Amino acid sequence: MSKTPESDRSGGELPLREFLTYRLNRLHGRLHAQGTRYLAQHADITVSEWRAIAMISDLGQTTLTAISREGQLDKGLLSRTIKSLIARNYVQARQDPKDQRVQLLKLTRKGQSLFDRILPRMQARQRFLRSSLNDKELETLFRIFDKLDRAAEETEFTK
Amino acid sequence: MSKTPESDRSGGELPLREFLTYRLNRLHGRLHAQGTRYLAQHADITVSEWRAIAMISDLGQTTLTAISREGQLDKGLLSRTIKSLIARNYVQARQDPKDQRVQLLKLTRKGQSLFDRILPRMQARQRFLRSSLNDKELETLFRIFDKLDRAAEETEFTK
DNA sequence: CGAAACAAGTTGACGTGTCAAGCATATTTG
DNA sequence: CAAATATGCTTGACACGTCAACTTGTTTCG
Repeated sequence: MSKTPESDRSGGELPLREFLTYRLNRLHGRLHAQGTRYLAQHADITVSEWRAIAMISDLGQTTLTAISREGQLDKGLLSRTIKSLIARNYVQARQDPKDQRVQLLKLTRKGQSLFDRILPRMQARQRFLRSSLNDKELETLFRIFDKLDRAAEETEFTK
Repeated sequence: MSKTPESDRSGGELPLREFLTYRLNRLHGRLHAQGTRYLAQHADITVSEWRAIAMISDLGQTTLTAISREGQLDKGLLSRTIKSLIARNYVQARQDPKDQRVQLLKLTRKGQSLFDRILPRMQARQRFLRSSLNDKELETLFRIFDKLDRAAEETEFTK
């Protein structure tokens, strides 16, 4: 059993292996698992908690809906994630006096300090990942992300 | 130096957005959601069921462990997935007489016919996704997959 | 004003995925 | 040959993720 995707056969060897989505899936899985381990070891948070913290740190005082919009994160997941962050005192919430539906969110001192401590490590990880690619590949990769993001939104193939 | 595009354009940009993993995550999410809808509409199966069916079709009579190895799919997930496929008569299992631990798996006629019907559609979807990229980008993308797959296995950042 | 439309968050159902522990059955080896 | 070890598969625990229904509060507008 060859492991190379170029095991070309006119009839078609494992079609799955040549699928973009399959490779993407696999890579995503590995990187996500790596990130999960990394965060679990350096801080007691999950990947989605890290993302929420990073967004709140960036946005300053904000709301769940704003985080969802800016970070393209699901509101349902975010709701549960933030509830957990509030319970552990990383995030503080107070009602918006102008709109009773809205919770104004910001990092607590503890949350900010966690962010400050973890951000450099996460940036180092990003540099590590980027360092396996050359400049041209990196540039191409982000262009590909944009193009595929657009293709992923096409509805043509979902109806 | 110049290879790390920390181009703080417009100042105070969300660090998250420039993260490879963040973009990868988002793209994966969109494509996965698209695939899920697509399969739900054209067949009554999930993405991981589709992958299992494709692997079995390709390998012919096979075993869970072989599918896991060849397709780099988790054995736990696969075990549940295949159980469901057996229950719905897409896959047939029988004990290996030589080794009582082993289940020999193959597609039923129903499973094969589902695969034959769905494969061209999935290939069309792949062509659609690929068509948004040019040849050079496609080639670069697969090279990037290989490189990042390797980087994702580095343990340096998990300890 | 008040009904309808809309917006913020929450919740439930489901599927995907990783990891590790557990069983039962081989296989190896002291 | 019995004990240790390895293998095939299953199961449980947990996290991540999407989607849609729902609750509550706000806005729009006839």
